[in-house]
Amino acid sequence: MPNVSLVWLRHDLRLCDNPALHDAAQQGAVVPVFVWDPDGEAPWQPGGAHRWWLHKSLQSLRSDLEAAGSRLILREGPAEQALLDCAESVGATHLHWNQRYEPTLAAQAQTVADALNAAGCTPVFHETQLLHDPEGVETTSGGPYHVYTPFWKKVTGHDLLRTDAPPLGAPDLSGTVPDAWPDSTSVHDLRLHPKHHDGTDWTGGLADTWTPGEAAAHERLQYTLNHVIADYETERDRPDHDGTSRLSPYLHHGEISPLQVWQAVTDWADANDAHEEAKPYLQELVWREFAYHMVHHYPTIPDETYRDKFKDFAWTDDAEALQRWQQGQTGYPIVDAGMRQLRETGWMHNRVRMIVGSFLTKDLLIHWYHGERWFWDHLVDGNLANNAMGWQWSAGSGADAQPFFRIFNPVSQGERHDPNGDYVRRWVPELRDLPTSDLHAPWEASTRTLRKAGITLGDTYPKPIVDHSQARDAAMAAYDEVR
DNA sequence: GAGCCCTTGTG
DNA sequence: ACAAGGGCT
Repeated sequence: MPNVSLVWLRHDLRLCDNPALHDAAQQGAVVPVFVWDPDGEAPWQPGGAHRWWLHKSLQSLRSDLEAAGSRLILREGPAEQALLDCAESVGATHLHWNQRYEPTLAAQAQTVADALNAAGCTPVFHETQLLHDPEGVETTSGGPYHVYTPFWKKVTGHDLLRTDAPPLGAPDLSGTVPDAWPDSTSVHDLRLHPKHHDGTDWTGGLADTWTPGEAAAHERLQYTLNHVIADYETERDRPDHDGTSRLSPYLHHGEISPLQVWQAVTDWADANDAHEEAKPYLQELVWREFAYHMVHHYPTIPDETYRDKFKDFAWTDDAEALQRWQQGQTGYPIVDAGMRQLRETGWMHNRVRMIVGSFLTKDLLIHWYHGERWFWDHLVDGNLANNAMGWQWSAGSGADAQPFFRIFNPVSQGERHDPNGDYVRRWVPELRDLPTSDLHAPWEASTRTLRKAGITLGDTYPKPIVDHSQARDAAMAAYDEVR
């Protein structure tokens, strides 16, 4: 009977550069297991868009594993029970997994480790989620960083990134296989297919936009190298262009590792003598590192305001305004375009994320937590650390936040970053026939222009939910209170 | 303790 | 020009 190891797959749904899979394969037979255990991740159970992606990703991984002579065992939680049962049924001596830094997932893994240890199955964990260990990056005086730029300088200037060894290849899983496989449910029976809150199916837009899976991740990486990185510094601010990597959901589900991306981009920079061009993109990967660094050291960041001063901030409780923001009916075209892009595709351009974030927290004075929750449920790339950090940054309550007085103007942001109006016309088609000069502020268009474009404000498209100039003054006054 | 610096801006 | 204040070396 061969030595058998379980590999507990979580947000690492790939064969290549997967240390848990790789090490387990070197020790004998491997049983890859995925456990659907949303309650084990409470209070941050995976959102709807995440579930849709996961469904596709598991199908892809299962077929990749089968092509490699292995299988994917699917179970439902609690994770520790499912894994114990699998371990006993195949006589596994070890359980391998890749460590996670989300507080919820780290806690879940601790429960699993305790349960398996007690049953005589040795837990072994590996590092691959990040390019560095959050415990290993400290300021000169000791302690975690709270500001991005010194963090960037530290990790890139002191070889603190785990980038010296090349990514691992695909493991050989067909050499030794277990004598028998544990029972498995089907992807379908996990019932991951999401519905909108109002019961409608939203997955058509997701399917039109995305191809989950490891192979697709590498295709998109190749596209990024060929078409994105060189002009990333300026193009990343153009939501009307395909100027970003769109690798975030693949990274989130672990269909590609940050090391694979980092190595590919730096190799590209070497080959093209283009290190300056590559830097802004690499900095984004380190922002992801920084977000996990923060959530590791401050695990309440997803749930609680980071800066104490903001604990007493006078947020408004306006359910109707929140709903109009969620549905993309604020009357500010760039905001509505972003929120509709999110609802339909599970993704929003980062520039627009900042604009809608500023709008919710500054113009509407609604608590960032509502934005975080909505994004969590609708983003295919919604990872806990980035989402929490982004929202607290927008609100001004987070680490290294924008100054409170920096309140995005949704009109000038639209004009600057969507200068031809292509993005707004794509997502807010009822404004399609407005001239570009009026597109980002339809309420300022003449009656005649509106009529010619077939628009009746308040009927075919909302009037602005707030007057930005007044809202700005109100926000400044409210923020003055917590300064 | 001094001095430098700070993702993405606005009117 | 302006907008604070605090992180970091």
